[in-house]
Amino acid sequence: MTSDKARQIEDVAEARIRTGGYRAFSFREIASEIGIKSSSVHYHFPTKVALAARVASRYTDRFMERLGDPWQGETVDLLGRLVGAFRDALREDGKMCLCGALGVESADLPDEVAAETRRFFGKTINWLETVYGRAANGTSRDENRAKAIRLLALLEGALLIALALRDDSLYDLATAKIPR
Amino acid sequence: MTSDKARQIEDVAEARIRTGGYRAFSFREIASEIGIKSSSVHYHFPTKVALAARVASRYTDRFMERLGDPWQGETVDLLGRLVGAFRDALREDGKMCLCGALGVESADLPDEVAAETRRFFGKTINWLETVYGRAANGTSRDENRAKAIRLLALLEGALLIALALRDDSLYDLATAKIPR
DNA sequence: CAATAACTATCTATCAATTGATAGATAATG
DNA sequence: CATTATCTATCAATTGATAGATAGTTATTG
Repeated sequence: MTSDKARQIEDVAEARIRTGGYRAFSFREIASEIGIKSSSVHYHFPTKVALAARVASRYTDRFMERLGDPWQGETVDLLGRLVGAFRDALREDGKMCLCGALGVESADLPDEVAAETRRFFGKTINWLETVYGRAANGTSRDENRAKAIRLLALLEGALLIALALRDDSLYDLATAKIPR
Repeated sequence: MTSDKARQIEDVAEARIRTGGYRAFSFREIASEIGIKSSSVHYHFPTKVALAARVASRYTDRFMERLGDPWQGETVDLLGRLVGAFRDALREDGKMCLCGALGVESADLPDEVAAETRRFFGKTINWLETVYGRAANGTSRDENRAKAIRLLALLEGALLIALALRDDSLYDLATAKIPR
């Protein structure tokens, strides 16, 4: 199992990336925050790329676990879970979605990190497509995909704007009417 | 008037920020790209903060100029201008909206740069509120504001996702049906 | 059981590269 | 001569990364 220190390192790295992106965390900063030396961080994660990729992978796994099975439950509740996940990112953490933060600098990221970022968006869009597909009232597969991307875009964008303008209420304003 | 070199410096800085955020540009990198020394960049812009703030300010001004007068023309055309501005950011530049890129790291930015980022979102939302307000069919001011934030969020998010997944068509898919 | 080998987790010390910034010289322009 | 725009040279700080030492723990083996 993952050691406690490794988990602490991941936690600090995740918080920093969500606040300032990939370039915003350093081994020394993480180390000092948890009371060890930077070389000890390298012991747990050999490179910066490896640490960031691991953080992104963990984030995606936890996110999908929180969303749960898209085949179980009411559409409105399923969509509510996604909206709630982003709301909590804002209201509880005051931070961006990790993969949103990484996504904007996608072209500048090491391949391995960019690939993990794509995995997040791919899985989340698939999940949403399934949800919309179940409630299919004659909507085409393309239209379900469009709806999925539209909702995810709305949520990432609403989070971004609420953080930039430092006004949490903007997120609720933007997501009060969830498109079905 | 702004000298030619100053404009070149701003251009390179803008491109770098739009690709990788505030931390992604350096005086030396900009200098070498336009064939001067980093100290000469400091001659035109004393600090990194000053350069980034100037780039953001210029970006907002150009953006608002492109959107034009929200009191002139048809709603569909006005909204189309905004959608088109973001589409061009993606298809012509292959880059994020500058203030979207800065917005995600807002909490990590120097005050002056964060303030300029807020100015972008404030002005763009105001512009959209005016557009929606004109076509008011009994919609409240709050509802117009919500619609404004929703559209801007959708566009920033769609741009982000298209860049992260490296698939430009996702932007068109998300914006094919512009909410009115 | 006792000796030892191996593994885990940390440390100190150091490196080369990059960064933002400054001082001061130089040259061209008007 | 003053202004503008560049240069060289340099600084202190930060960065990702590595080498090698040191304990503490666990496993193996004679």
